[in-house]
Amino acid sequence: MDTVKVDDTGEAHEAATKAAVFCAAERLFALHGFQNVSVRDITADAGVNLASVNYHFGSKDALLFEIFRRRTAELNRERARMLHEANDRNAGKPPVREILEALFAPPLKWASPDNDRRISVQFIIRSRSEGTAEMREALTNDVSHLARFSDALIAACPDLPRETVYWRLHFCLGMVHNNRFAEFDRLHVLSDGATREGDVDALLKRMLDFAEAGFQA
Amino acid sequence: MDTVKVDDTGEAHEAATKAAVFCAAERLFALHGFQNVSVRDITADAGVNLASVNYHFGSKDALLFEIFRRRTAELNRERARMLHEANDRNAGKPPVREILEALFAPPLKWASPDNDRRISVQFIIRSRSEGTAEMREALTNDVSHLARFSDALIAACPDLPRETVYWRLHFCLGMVHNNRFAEFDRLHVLSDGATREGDVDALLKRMLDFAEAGFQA
DNA sequence: GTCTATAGATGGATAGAC
DNA sequence: GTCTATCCATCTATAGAC
Repeated sequence: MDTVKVDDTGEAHEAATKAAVFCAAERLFALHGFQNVSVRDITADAGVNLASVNYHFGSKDALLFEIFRRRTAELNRERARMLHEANDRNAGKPPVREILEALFAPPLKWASPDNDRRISVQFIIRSRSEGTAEMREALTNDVSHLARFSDALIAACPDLPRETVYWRLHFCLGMVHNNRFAEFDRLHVLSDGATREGDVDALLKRMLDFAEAGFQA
Repeated sequence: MDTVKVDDTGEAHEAATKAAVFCAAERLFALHGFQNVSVRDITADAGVNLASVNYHFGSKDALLFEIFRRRTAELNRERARMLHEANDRNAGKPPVREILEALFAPPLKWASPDNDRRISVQFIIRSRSEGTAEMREALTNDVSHLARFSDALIAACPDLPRETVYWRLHFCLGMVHNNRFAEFDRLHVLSDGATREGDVDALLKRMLDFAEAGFQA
C-alpha cells in the first residue's frame, strides 16, 4: 500500500487517486494476468473514473511498466542490502548459503500470507513471462543486481568453473520463480496436503538446504 | 509436424488445413504468448481462411486446449517411458539420478535447437503461466504422471520425510520450467557469453549434478 | 482534476454464397 | 469444406463539458 498524504488539498486527492489506481492494477494484474485485466476493470475496482489511468500514467502499458519498475527496484534493493550484510558478517567473503539466503529470503518473506507485499511478488513473477516487450527487454539487459550475486558466488566457489556457477545461479532462480500460487496448489494436490505453503521460514530452509548442496556437487 | 495423408481426396485437404492451423497456432503462441496472437494471425500464417479455426476446433480457446492436451500427453508419455526403463534397469528401485533424468531429459532433448519439438516445449512452459482457466485446472488436478515420480523418489530416499521429497521435486520442476528462451538470453547476458544453451547433453548433466546433490542434502 | 461520451481499432464468431 | 463479408462485443485512448 502506498503512503498517501491525508489532508484536504487537491494534491492529496490526486495522490490518493493515483495510489488507488496503482494498487488496484497491481492486485488485478497479479491475480488474473496482464492481458486479462482491462483499464475498465482497474478503474472500477479502484472506484475512480475511466480516464484516470491515462491521465495519471499515460497508458495502460506505462502503468504496467511503472508498477514493474517500482517493485523490482524494491526487491533488488532488499536483496542487495542482505548481500551487503552477509559481506559485513564474513569479511567480504560470505559462504554460498548466506549469498543464497540474500537471494531467496526477500521474495519468500514478501510472499508470506500475512505480508502486504504478497501480491507484489506474484506481480513480479508474472511480469517475467507475461510482460510487455519493454519489460522483457529490461529484464534481459538489466542484470547488474544479479552480477553482484554471481560475483559473490564465484568468489565463494573458487574450485568451480565460472560458467558452472552461472548455470547453478540460473537453477536457483528457477526455484524462486516457480513459487507461484498455481504451483503451490499443484504441489498441495500431489502431496495430498502434506506440503503447506504458509511457513516461509521452513520453506526458506528447505530451499537453502537443497541449493547449497547443489552448489557443493 | 502432424502426419497428413497425401492423396487427392477432400479428407486430405481437410487434414492438411487442420494440421496447418494447429502448427501455426502452436508456433505463434509459443513465440508471442497466447493473448498476443489472434485468430487472424494464425489463419494468415497458415495460409487458410479466417473461419478455419472455428470450423475445425470450435473456438480459439478450444484450439489452445487441444494443442495443450496433445503436447502434454506426449511429454508425459515420454517421461513415463524413461521412468519405466529406469525401473527395469534397477529391479524396480532406481536411484534418484535416474529418476530425475527421466523427468529432465524429455523436455531438454525436445528443446534442443535442432529438434522439431523445440517449439512445443516453449508452448507447454508458457501454458503453465498464461493458460486458460481450463488449462490451469487440468495442470493443477491432473498430477497422476507426477505421482509416479514422487513415489519413485520417496522409495529412493527412505531416510527423507515424505514432504521433503515433495518439496524437492517442486524445486526440480522449477529448474525445468525456468528453461525459457528469455531466461537463457538473460543468463547469456549475465555470464557475458560464457553459458551456451545449445549443448543439451551438457545442460542435462549440469541439472542432474545440481539436483542429485540437492536430494542428498 | 474529474467525469461522461465517444472515437477508433481490433478481435472472436458466424451467416451464407459457392 | 472453403471462403468472404459482416455482426457484435470489447478494449484503449481521448475530446470536451463541468
